[in-house]
Amino acid sequence: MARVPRQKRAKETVNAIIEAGFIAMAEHGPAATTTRQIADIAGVGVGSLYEYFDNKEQIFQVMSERFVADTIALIHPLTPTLVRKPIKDAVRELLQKFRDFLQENDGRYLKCARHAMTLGFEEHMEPLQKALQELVTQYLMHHPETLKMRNIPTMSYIMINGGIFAVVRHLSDPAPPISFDDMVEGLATMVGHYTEQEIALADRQGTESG
Amino acid sequence: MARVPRQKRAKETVNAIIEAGFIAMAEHGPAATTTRQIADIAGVGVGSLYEYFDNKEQIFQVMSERFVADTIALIHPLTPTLVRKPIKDAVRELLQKFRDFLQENDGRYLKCARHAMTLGFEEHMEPLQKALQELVTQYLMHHPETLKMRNIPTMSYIMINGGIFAVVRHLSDPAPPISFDDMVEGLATMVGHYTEQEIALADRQGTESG
DNA sequence: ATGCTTGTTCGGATTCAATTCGGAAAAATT
DNA sequence: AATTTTTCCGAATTGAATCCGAACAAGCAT
Repeated sequence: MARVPRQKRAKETVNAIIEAGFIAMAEHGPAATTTRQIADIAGVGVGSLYEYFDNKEQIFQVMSERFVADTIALIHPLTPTLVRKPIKDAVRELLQKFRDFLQENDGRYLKCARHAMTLGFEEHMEPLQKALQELVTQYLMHHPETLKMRNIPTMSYIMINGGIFAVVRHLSDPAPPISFDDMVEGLATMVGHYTEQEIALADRQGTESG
Repeated sequence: MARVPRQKRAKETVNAIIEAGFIAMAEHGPAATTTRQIADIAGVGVGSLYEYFDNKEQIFQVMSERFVADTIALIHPLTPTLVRKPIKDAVRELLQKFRDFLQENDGRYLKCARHAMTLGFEEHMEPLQKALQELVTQYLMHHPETLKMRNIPTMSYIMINGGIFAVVRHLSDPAPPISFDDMVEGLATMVGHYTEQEIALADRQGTESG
């Protein structure tokens, strides 16, 4: 940000710009969104954009940050409930909430997520990854039998990324070959089976040699 | 394409432009690639780009198409070998070949894949999806016991998309928390466990009620 | 070979969006 | 109410994408 808004009026301007960014992006897509559109929707002059943002890209960046923060705010309060459920149910519920969240407000966050995936996956999404990692950790601690699994870091990497992507990908697909609910069910089943089988495997090995 | 190249010279120009597109994109990334760069690398005037392409985006589009076609050309000859292997081995081998392929030529295809994911997932990637779907079908036919699984379409959708994304995502990550090989192993294990468990489940149910 | 037609190339001119800048208006401070 | 700080703006600048018409090359008939 080129300059920090000090007065209330200026803070409102910054907010209006970000809000306008979401609206313009939801309407035209990230590539076709112009500074003039954003300024018009925000009800400010184009020049004002550059008072608080170095460039257009930075507006998108801040939008992504807000999106990620909101996503974390979605997940965080769910944690205590989720960690007490069977894993299939937890996966299902999390993905469904995530879908609802992405579709709020004209799907603004969905478009945002798609954009966030192109440039700087890493920087933007990293806090979200961390939050989900934390959720997984909490879950594992509430279900001690799951700690027998091999490759927990690897599998949580795969499941976290796979889950995010599957949802975003599916919601962006204009003609998906399967329904969203089927996909969620499939992911939940997959995770469920995996953990069951790993636990069974660990038990067998424990009996054999330990 | 605005016009079709008729003479050999013109076909060479078109080819040089596409090739230059890959080079420029690998060097600067998609967003920072300019028409002048492409023209300079190709050794043609900027104007020439517009003889055969409506706009810059279409150059990227043709590049994506070539990428997808090349990916399919990679997968196709592997099919007879893969369908005869255990599922874990097949997944592992496919993903490793895919990685090698994406990293050829300075990672040009990797950048291309990332870009293809932003705009029009669908149109560009659709033939690839089809080809992978075909591979899965072939595989299933060579392993009749797998046909007992429920939700085959759903699971192949998840696995295909998950596999593509996991590889692209991981290779794009500057500091991945897990190694590529670990991830491949994890995906292979996950798919393996899932099929085993589903088959076992089907057998059990068959015994009970059939 | 020569003239004619069609295909190709080119780079300056044009268009359009992103960004800059300098001064006017509003708020805060004295 | 004068002064200083903050905010807002939109015309001007910049640079990349795209267009266009003249110059050049190839194909082809005579």
